[in-house]
Amino acid sequence: MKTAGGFGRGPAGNRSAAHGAGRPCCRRGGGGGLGAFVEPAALAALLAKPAHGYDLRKEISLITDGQVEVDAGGLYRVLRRLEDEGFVTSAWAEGGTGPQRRDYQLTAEGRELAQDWITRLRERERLSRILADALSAQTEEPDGRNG
Amino acid sequence: MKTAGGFGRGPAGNRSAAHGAGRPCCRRGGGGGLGAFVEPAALAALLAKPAHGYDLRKEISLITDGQVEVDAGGLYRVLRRLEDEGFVTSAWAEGGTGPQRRDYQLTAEGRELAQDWITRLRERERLSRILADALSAQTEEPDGRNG
DNA sequence: ACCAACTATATGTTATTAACATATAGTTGT
DNA sequence: ACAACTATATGTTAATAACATATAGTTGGT
Repeated sequence: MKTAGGFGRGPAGNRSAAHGAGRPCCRRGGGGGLGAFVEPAALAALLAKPAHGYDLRKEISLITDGQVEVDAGGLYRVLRRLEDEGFVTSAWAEGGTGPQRRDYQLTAEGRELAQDWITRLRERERLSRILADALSAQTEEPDGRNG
Repeated sequence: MKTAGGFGRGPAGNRSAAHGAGRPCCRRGGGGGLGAFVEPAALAALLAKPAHGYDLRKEISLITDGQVEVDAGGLYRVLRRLEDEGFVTSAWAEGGTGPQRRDYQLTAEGRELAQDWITRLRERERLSRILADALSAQTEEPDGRNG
């Protein structure tokens, strides 16, 4: 997910060493940061309309007003896994021009999984608020000004 | 984090195979689920008051009204890493009875990191809401009933 | 005196997930 | 002819939680 602003770690600097290429190193993310997003985003896009992978990525950006951008590689990986698990079906599209497309759509189980994700996301929202509030409460200054 | 309710995956069942022990297998979580929680929770507890590890775990439960329970092993690991990175200092406590205690407290940089986490958690809260709303919008039934 | 429960710290391991990187290949527009 | 877009896909690194297990010192109940 490409959200605004990084989350560098100081003061000891980023823990990952620079790559051998000698350029400023990038850093792998891991879902631990903001939590899993690609799967629910994919489900939301598929609920809107069945589509091929590349289009789904654009649909995700559309239905979240540009707030969520998913990694193409990760999206295809998630779609494959969802199909393996029975939440999605896909087939190569006939005709058309350009590179071969694979059309995806949700199964009934996929719609149920989407419901599960609503619950999970509301829970994540709630716990994020609880923790942010706990942190904020401890950093209030005596005169009420916040840091 | 031990939150209410699991998040099993169907219909193909859990992907992890049962352990060789032949008992119902547990499953490792990974931060991808709800996102990182142990570090901000530890920082919130330390902002409330410097304390030893075991007490911090209880403080976390206290300041989140029992909503957040962190794994003890993970908490000690995070405390050590935060110390390695300069956000926390610790020292063995003198005197007292029972097992040896290690007292932790935040550094100035640790307080800054706590500020960073407020920002990050608000962002997570916001994005969780956006995604949950996107999913909910697609599952509304024509007569307005929600699934 | 014995033992369960609590206190207290710590490492090993498995699993989930995102991000960065790179690859191949077919159109389209300049 | 070539850059940019379209479209799919795998390799790899890194972040993080959860489960498991270990060691060791009190305390309280029987």
